[in-house]
Amino acid sequence: MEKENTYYGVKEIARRANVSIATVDRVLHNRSGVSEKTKKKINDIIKELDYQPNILASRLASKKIISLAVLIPRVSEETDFWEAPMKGISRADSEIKKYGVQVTTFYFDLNDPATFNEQAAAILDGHFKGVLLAPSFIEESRMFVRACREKKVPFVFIDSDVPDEDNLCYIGPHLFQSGYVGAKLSTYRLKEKHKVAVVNISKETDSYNYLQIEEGFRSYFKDRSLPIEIIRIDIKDTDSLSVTRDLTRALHTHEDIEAIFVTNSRVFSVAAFLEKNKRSDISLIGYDYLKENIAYLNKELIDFLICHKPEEQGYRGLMALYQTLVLGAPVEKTHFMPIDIVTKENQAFYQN
Amino acid sequence: MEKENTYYGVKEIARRANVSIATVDRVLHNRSGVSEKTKKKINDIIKELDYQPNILASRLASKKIISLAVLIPRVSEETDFWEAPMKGISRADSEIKKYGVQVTTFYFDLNDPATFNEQAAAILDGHFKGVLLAPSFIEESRMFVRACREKKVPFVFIDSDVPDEDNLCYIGPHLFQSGYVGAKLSTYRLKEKHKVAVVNISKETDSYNYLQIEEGFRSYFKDRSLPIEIIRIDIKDTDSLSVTRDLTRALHTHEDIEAIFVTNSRVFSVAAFLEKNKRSDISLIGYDYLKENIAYLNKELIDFLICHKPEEQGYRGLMALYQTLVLGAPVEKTHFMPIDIVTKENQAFYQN
DNA sequence: TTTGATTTCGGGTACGTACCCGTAAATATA
DNA sequence: TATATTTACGGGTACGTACCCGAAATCAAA
Repeated sequence: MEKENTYYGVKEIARRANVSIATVDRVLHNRSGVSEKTKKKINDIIKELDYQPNILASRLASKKIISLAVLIPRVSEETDFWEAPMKGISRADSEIKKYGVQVTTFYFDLNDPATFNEQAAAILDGHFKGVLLAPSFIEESRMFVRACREKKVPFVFIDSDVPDEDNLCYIGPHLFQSGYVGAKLSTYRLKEKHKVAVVNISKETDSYNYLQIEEGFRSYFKDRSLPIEIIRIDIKDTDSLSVTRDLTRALHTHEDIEAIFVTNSRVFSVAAFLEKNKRSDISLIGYDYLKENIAYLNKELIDFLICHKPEEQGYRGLMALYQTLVLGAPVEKTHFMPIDIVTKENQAFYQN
Repeated sequence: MEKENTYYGVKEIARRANVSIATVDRVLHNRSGVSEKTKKKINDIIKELDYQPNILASRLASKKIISLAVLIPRVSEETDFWEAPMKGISRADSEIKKYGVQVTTFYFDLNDPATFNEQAAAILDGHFKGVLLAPSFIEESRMFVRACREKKVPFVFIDSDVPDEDNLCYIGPHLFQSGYVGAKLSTYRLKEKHKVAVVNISKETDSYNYLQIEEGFRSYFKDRSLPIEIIRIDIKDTDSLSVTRDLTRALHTHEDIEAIFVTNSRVFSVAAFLEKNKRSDISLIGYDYLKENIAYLNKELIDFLICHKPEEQGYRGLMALYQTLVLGAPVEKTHFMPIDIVTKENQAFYQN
């Protein structure tokens, strides 16, 4: 059994155009040194044959390496969420390494915007051909990507978006809709239909992301005209003691809260609080497939987790850069991740 | 920027062993014509250098093609579920085609086991190097894969499993757990906690698959000691009229059914029935991301759909064969798909 | 028209592996 | 020992593309 020979390569194009392979190659990579006339002739034949370069041969013959930079939060004791995107990034890396792509990862501290700026500066110095980043700090990210744009370095956002910057693409959740789903799940065990709480545990409680999620959350109740009071609880300090203190105060003020929706992965700290205070009557919904969260899911202190395939985000983010820079193929500007619902029952089979 | 030269290829092996590249190649493919002594020497060097063949160069140089067969149900008017796996299969196909893999697909009729046997026979005649199949008919599938095993042709099951056959791998749902999740979702709108129905619409109502799902379903209530009566409704004829007739009878006998769990993708026909009879008070849960099902999900006649990533099943199934036959890499024997929960709110972002 | 500069192009080798073909060495046979 | 066979191995080309280098063709200036 032999390969079918319906494949037309540069050789056939060269033959038909009465030129050498080298000239065809020049046109394909639009390098200089080809007259307009022959360029047109060759381009016509390329179109006619619908020429698809053999990427195997191409990468094999090429000696160039393409270096990409990744800028994401460091995994801390507080949350190991970013392990998952990192895993996806590594997977993509090992897949495309053989095609001459080299990935360098830079980490910043989620509690310190200055570290973001440091690492961003390092990337700008590093002559990278593309950047993948988590724009956790909005303003800092804006500054950085503007510098990238000036250098004509394409960049990809994952996990959260920064609107109106000219990014290559965004890969992450549809935040509004995600909050909407969170609201639906919050009603699962609602009885008296009294009060639900939106808890925001983060230094940046007013970021675009959280506002989007909360808006989606509120819209669900508005759309259904459900007479439910929504209590907003902001917890700026992310350590366990602060969380306990703030929650105690909030639950004291609002005794009849029946459900709590945590807008990020730190839902486990709320679960810990509920466990300590024996408040399994309160329904708890949060984000992300973390070990701690899953543990509380299994203890039935957390009812639902919403996940957005963080590993896939990392994988696809890197692949998007690979596609544009190596394959020269177009990528979609926005790629929304699925809004996955994880419960105690299906968690064992979840693919992060 | 140049590629790092830490890579050792056949050339380096040949140099170190004082032989030619051709001899190294003979050892690598354990072809004949090499003395034991030099074979050992070369093998030692291969191990020492941890030689990884450059798959790009390998496939480029090789003229061999590897042909694979796919055996799945034809898309019928009754259900277009198999469109999704087919899509995944096509995607895998176009990805690996350039590596010299050729895929031929054979379709059978879900209502006629004889067509399965016909197509299976055709595959056995076709000298394929590997087979991907949906074992919809258990006994027929057993016969077929035994013939494959005799011919040393590896085979992969998708969507449902056939226990105790020596398959290369199974890619599909954990059926028991899937039923378990279905049970949980069935309680979402339960009020009086009376009766729930398990509806099985299929020619093969006693197949291994459905039994597994139902067992999972029942286990959920048993595990929680919920005093709920489970009504089993079997509908052997899959046309709309039969479904209407059987459901009418069943709902007449059991007036207080509050939730219906359909064990496969034909849940839309139940939804149609409920819509016609204005029974939106009955909670409905079923399977699969079909256009019709999504329509009823949006009309809120279906509450939840459980999905098992059919497209990915097709993709991964073919890739598993590719991995073993082309790359010679091992694959996991069982790959359970996630048990995805699709609602009206998150359906727009679901990845089938 | 000649010279020189510039543009336009082709030959040829390399990437790492597969595999054909021919031949030297080893072994068997006369 | 000479010859026939077999075994063991090397040379070399091909896969489809990238890209260097040099040369022919074209153009500009004198």
